[in-house]
Amino acid sequence: MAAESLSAESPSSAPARQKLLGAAITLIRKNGYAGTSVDDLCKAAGVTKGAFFHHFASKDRLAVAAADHFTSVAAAWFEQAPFLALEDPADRLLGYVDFRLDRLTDDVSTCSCLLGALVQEAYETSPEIRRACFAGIQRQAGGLEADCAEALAARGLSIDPRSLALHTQAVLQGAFVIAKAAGSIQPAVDSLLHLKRYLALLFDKPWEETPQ
Amino acid sequence: MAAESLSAESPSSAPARQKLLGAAITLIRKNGYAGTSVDDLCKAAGVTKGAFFHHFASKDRLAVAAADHFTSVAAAWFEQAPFLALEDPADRLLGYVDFRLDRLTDDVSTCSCLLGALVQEAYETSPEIRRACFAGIQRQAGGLEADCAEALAARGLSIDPRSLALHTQAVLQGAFVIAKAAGSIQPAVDSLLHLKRYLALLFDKPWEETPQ
DNA sequence: TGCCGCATACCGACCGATTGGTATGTTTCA
DNA sequence: TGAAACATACCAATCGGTCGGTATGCGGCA
Repeated sequence: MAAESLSAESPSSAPARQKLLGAAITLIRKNGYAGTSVDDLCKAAGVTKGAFFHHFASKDRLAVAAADHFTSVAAAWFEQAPFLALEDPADRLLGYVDFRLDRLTDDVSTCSCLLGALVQEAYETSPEIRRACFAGIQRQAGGLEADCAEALAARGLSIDPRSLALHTQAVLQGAFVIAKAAGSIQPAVDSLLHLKRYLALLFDKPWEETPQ
Repeated sequence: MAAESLSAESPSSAPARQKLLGAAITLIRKNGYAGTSVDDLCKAAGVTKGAFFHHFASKDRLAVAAADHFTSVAAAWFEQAPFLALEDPADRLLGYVDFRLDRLTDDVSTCSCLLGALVQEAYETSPEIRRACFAGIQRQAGGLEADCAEALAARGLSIDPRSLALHTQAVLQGAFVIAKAAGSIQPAVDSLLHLKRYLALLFDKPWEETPQ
């Protein structure tokens, strides 16, 4: 079930379509969904309005396709992460947080997740967008669920592994919000370190207090 | 420094003004900032456009005033919470999470923080809104900072109390995002329980595994 | 080989609706 | 009686979306 096939749009991978998806990810993360007009997207993608509505029936459909695209790109990028090679499932979870920590850019305006930004705005108006965003978040969490289950079971903890996996995504999303509010990524970094410390405490892993 | 005086708007507390602030909090939480038009706000408040622009120079200024209003209302509501009477600062922190847990409604569309929803949309376009939102979040976190400092010091932990206080807000914000994405408050409840467990582990507090 | 038929890809002027905001009143009350 | 508190009509700009048209490429057929 490839993400591409989830889209109800034209199956082609015409250049204009790809450019629009890329532009959508960039602009919506930066300016929000309502704050990004179709004209803005076209200009950023170097494409005309005709091309836009040739490939996407509406702005909402573009959003759904962008969410799907984002999801599959993120999944592919995640699947080849080095920490997956670690033996202990708890180490893999800690490695995941480090992995996300590494990818936090200094640019606060880019410091957000497309899915989180989209869903907050589109929740009321478009159930399809909401579904696509949640699917993406769940897929990211799904990649951690098995490790959570294994690590929890090994320590006899009766915590729902799915909720723990989803919690990591919640902290990530919250960190992005706080970073935008603060105008700095530092609080986001700190929050991920708290998340890491939580996992370390939960799984009896040593915690070296590395400042910053 | 009352929140009211922070606003650069008319100092009056005319009924129309209060109604608009209330409507803004409700509608923006539900539909987002861009998704809430001035006409929508006027209709919800039972007020005309003339009244709107009599009290607020622009839609952005209304947003700033609404953020300030929300902040002071939340602060007042927080200051008389029962958990503040607890002796142990760590218990007060756990009590705060329970307090927030209690206030999670079943209505997902209302399940969000005005400040978090606003700042994501207005970050690029309005620095004033961003500042007002961060001020509110910081004020909420500020109410926990002393307890964090005390509880951490009592256990010899060299963790920045401010970052821990802000982390609680990050988890809250993230929980709201995930709840909206999932279309259910359950993940938000779960995330707050994870936060509570983190604090319990950190402060060596007993943790009773209460399902749901 | 050359032409036809047709689908895909794309263009850009244009449309009605809605937006935030204004200008000019009228009412209310100290 | 004068200022604050509203109301109403209106505006320019922008929004998502439409529509008639063009360019290009490919399979089939004489």
